[in-house]
Amino acid sequence: MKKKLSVNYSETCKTRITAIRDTMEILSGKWKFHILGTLLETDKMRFMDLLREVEGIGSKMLSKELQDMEINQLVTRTVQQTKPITVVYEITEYGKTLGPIIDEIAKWGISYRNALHTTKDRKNAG
Amino acid sequence: MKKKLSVNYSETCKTRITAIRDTMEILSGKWKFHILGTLLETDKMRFMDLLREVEGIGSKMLSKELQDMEINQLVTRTVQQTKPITVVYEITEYGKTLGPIIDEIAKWGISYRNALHTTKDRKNAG
DNA sequence: CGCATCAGTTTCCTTTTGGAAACTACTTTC
DNA sequence: GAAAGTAGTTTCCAAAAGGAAACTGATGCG
Repeated sequence: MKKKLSVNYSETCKTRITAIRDTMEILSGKWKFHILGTLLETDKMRFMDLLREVEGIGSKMLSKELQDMEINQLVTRTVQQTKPITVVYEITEYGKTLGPIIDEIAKWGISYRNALHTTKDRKNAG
Repeated sequence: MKKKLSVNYSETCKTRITAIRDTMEILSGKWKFHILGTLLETDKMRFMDLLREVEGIGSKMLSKELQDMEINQLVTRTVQQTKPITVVYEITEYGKTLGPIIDEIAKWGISYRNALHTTKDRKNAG
């Protein structure tokens, strides 16, 4: 008569799973990490500059991702009454708390590339 | 004559973007973080136990995600010649280097929940 | 007037992702 | 010999994600 550990082994673990799900939902999609990474280094940036900086993104996606992040208070959107109207996006203090995650991810990715170069037996990556 | 910062502002930044892309490609999909999170706490686990532990996953997805991660050497697959054949999945030493990322993500998710509870004005999350 | 820029939005389409359920194949237990 | 457990695979389908290109609408430049 085995009870099959079935029920999720601990409350701590459930909390952890939920936490991971929350974070990843907020950072979902192909572009949020890149936009945030850019905004973390520049602080302020206009729409068109982001469009040029974030390689490969289109205006539809950029617009959508920025809206998502504005809702989640990771960035702010400010309209500036300049000659041709400009809009400035800025990372919030709250958004900056994602810094350590992005740093860890970047760090890992770099060591991954290095591993690829030294031990030639790992999977190819683009 | 403004040169439009256009070209990605620094090599460091390009490296960073590439690094983020690499990591996120390896950890892509709905389930890898959860499987890894589980494996990081238990070390070894059989297929059927993972199927029960990772809430909501189906055998197709579990199988596929494990294969991806085996290719990328994050987990190992070991067939055990027990009465009904069992297969044990184990996180590799290399896979364990993802620990800090997953920890940061979990940490952020937890503080996000806390922020939701205290300041009631943030977006609802499932 | 015609063209360009800024900041998007809309439409239409393809690709990717993921889930449910059925099925394979082998072994053990009742 | 039927049922149940092991570890998957296959098929079929729906939903989500994402891209290209056209369009809006305001303003400014020559």
